[in-house]
Amino acid sequence: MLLTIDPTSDRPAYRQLADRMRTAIASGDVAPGEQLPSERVIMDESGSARGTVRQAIALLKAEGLIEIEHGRGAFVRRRPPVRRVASDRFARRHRQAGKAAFEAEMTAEGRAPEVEVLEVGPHEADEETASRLQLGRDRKVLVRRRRYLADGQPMELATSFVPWKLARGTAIAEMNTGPGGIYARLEEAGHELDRFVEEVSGRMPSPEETRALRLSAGVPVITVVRTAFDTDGQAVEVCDTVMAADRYVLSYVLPAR
Amino acid sequence: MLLTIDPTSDRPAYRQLADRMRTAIASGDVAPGEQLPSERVIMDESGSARGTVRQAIALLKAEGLIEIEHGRGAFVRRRPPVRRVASDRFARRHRQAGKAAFEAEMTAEGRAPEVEVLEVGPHEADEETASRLQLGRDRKVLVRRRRYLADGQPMELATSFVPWKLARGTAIAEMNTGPGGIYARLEEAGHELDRFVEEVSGRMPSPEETRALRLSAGVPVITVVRTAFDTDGQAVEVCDTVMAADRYVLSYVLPAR
DNA sequence: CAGTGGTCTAGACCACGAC
DNA sequence: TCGTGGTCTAGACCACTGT
Repeated sequence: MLLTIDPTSDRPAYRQLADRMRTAIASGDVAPGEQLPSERVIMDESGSARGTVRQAIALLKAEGLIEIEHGRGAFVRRRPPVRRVASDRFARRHRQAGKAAFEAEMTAEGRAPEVEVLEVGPHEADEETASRLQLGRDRKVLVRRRRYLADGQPMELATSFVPWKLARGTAIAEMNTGPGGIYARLEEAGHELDRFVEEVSGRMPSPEETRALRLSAGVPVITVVRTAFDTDGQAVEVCDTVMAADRYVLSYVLPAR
Repeated sequence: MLLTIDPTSDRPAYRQLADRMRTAIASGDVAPGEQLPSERVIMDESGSARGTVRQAIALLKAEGLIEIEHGRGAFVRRRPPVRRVASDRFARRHRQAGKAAFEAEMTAEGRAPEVEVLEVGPHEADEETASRLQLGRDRKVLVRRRRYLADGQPMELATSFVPWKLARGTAIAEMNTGPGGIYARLEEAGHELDRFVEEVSGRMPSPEETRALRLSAGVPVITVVRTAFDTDGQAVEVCDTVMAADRYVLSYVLPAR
């Protein structure tokens, strides 16, 4: 890899270095999993100071192109296998077997699912959640926070909000919601589910999310806010999900009508 | 804002500084749009060198919490208004009026839509696109690249791929596809649309995308790959869309069946 | 142990924005 | 002109990895 810089150029040295390395990665000159030259080598070959070299490397890291391992070196990121999530995963027919969506799916793929229930208890809903649940003055909701893992790797964080009136006294307010999960319990209680609305967006993770999902630098998160409506048009649950963007593809089928 | 650091702590100084500032932002102590203390001020108050202070600031920038303006200062990012995109935006009833989805929607919101056609021409499809379009040996496709803007602000980049057999000789291969866009032309040619499949994911933008969408640092992109199928089950178009994650929320309605 | 990245200092000069 | 951030240098010492 040529790592010379042009001092007459307007482009800063660190950007020129990043450009060279980015091109080498894109062209496959440095393949996924391979190591980039060390900082000292780049210093010598380019004649720049270490700070300048580190600026270039930090840029590639922020772009999600490389991963850095302390004491080992910088490596071109391998794209991890993604989990393809179908939009019908909450359809009733998938619930009949008594398994929750995540467990059924992971088991089918031969991966070991794990659900950590982080918190279950009553809370006052924030403005936005209250609005989604069409709550009036009584903003009391049951909050369920959990973390889903597959083969020990964290996959997603989910927080559900159910109006306290609906959750009180049911298994929804227990640590273990029983076969089929929250949705099965809601339907047993007479709230036949009619449709879900999912709102998808993306952003950079907070430090807490980075830790909980074990995210690499330069990997954003996808957020999905799912609202479940019963056949009366009443919102019965809001579920806020945060997923590592490099581990997920969400798939939706839309009729052309 | 207190910007002292604890030298006995294991936590690096730059992280301690970032923590202080992040807390101040989260608590509203420094409100959106407000300016953070300048680097020199933070140096003095914390007793750190400038490089350390800049490391802390770079962290907040990568997290998307602040925007930096050369010669002015660092400011807490204001969340820009988002464009909410409904999943039925390509439904036939929205096409009847002869307007393409983006134009109709923006006009309805009182914003000035603009479409730049960047490229129209034949290409050899890459592996993935060929697979989506169920192409055999003949991988020739018509490629349409364009950029959509609202009130002069870039909103999304889109690249469409249509099998050359379907596009050849139609307005799809022209710069201007005519009223109703590609989908209207495909239906006129006897390919009645049945459904769309959208695959949503997220990642950090490339430098080109950062430029074309005028993205701030620390803002990821949402990618949507939409495949259109006709009533024969034939894939007739693949559209690859790249959107600024802080300017979009995608909304999907799913029946609970 | 040698080689890697992580943190930090104390300067320098340049480019941009507001007054 | 002054205060802001942007770039760069030339060191220093620490922490981690592998031999």
